[in-house]
Amino acid sequence: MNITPLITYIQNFVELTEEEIAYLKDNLRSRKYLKGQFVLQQGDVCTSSSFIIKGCTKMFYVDDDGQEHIIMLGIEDWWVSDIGSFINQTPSDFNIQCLEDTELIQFPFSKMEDIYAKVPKLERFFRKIVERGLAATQRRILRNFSLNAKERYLIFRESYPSIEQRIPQYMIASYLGITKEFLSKIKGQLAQEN
Amino acid sequence: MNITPLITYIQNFVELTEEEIAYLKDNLRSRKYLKGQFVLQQGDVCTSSSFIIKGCTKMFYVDDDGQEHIIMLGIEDWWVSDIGSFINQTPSDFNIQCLEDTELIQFPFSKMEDIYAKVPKLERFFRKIVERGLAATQRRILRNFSLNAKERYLIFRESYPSIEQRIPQYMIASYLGITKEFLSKIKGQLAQEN
DNA sequence: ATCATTTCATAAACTACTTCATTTTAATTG
DNA sequence: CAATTAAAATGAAGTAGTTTATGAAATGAT
Repeated sequence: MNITPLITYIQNFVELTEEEIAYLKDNLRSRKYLKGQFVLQQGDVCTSSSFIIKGCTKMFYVDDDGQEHIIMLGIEDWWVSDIGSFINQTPSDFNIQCLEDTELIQFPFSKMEDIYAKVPKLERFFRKIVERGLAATQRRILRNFSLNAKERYLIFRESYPSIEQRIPQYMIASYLGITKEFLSKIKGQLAQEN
Repeated sequence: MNITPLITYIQNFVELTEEEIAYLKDNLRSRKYLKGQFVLQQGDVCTSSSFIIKGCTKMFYVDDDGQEHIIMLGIEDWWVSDIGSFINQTPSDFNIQCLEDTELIQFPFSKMEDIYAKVPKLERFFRKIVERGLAATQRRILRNFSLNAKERYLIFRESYPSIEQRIPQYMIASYLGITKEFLSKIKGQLAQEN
């Protein structure tokens, strides 16, 4: 199990002792998924919070009309989970699916109490990353309200240049909250402008 | 200083000893604002995270066209702050303004390290409330993508019946991400339907 | 390579929502 | 309570984004 990227990531926020690192190695599990497989399915409880070692995921919601709405994308060094389902252990409204072969390190809900007891620093670590997540999510709401689709797309492109190469355009459209046809139109416009 | 509602709120998540409560009483400050006053202004750093003892606030962004976009509303027992600005101590893009005479209890950024050192449980407490905040914010993004304005308004009314009475309609429109005219039209439609 | 499937592009008709302009109603203030 | 201001309602015209449909290009499976 290659836990190094996770440890490196955690150490950006809190320092871990060798013992603590060993404890995590023993108590976390790595899991591999093939492209197309689901980490979480609508209706299931999100039983673990996962760190992406390698690969790419989308978290999405399927509405009553069968339309897919991408709430979050994830690549290496990001976290994926339906946090609402995870903290309350209630059925999730979301799906998390792998867009590439993907390797995750999972923090099972059932072990969180033990983990926090053994490595209290992680309480701080998770507080900090959730704070960041909340700030980013608020920025996203702001943008959805104050910017039009073209502006949102341009910001997306700047913010996540690496993602755009890795996933199909219709998913980016869904993430931006527009149709694939309209994104195509926007790209046409942008191409003409240059 | 009436800190009781805050203590009660915190005890929903973690238990505090008498000492810890006393420590918080000594180290937090209460602050009163009149209707219309600003808790935070665009461009300033958000130096404290606040719990609402009494009153009502709006957090909003003013875009380049001078248009106001309400990102969050707050009433008793809610938290207000620009968490992005708070955790990084960078200038905020948001304003927080009081819609009624308001009393807050403030956690100053400068004291957070001490507070966490003295009352480590609060690390867990803040982790938990930020987790909840993140889950709620994700739900909001989901709704903005998958529901139309009328549906969003109905959900808002159900979720926050008390808020609707307290603030003007044009602010609810802004919170929902639509114009006041369109909200007015929706209400007209709903009135006819019944 | 070849066939099938997925993805992307383009365009016309349509809809949810906005903008602007005006009137009515409600809330504040002197 | 009259006067002023702020908020809500209404309607007509405009726009950003959707829907539906069709063809081309890229990708993947055999």
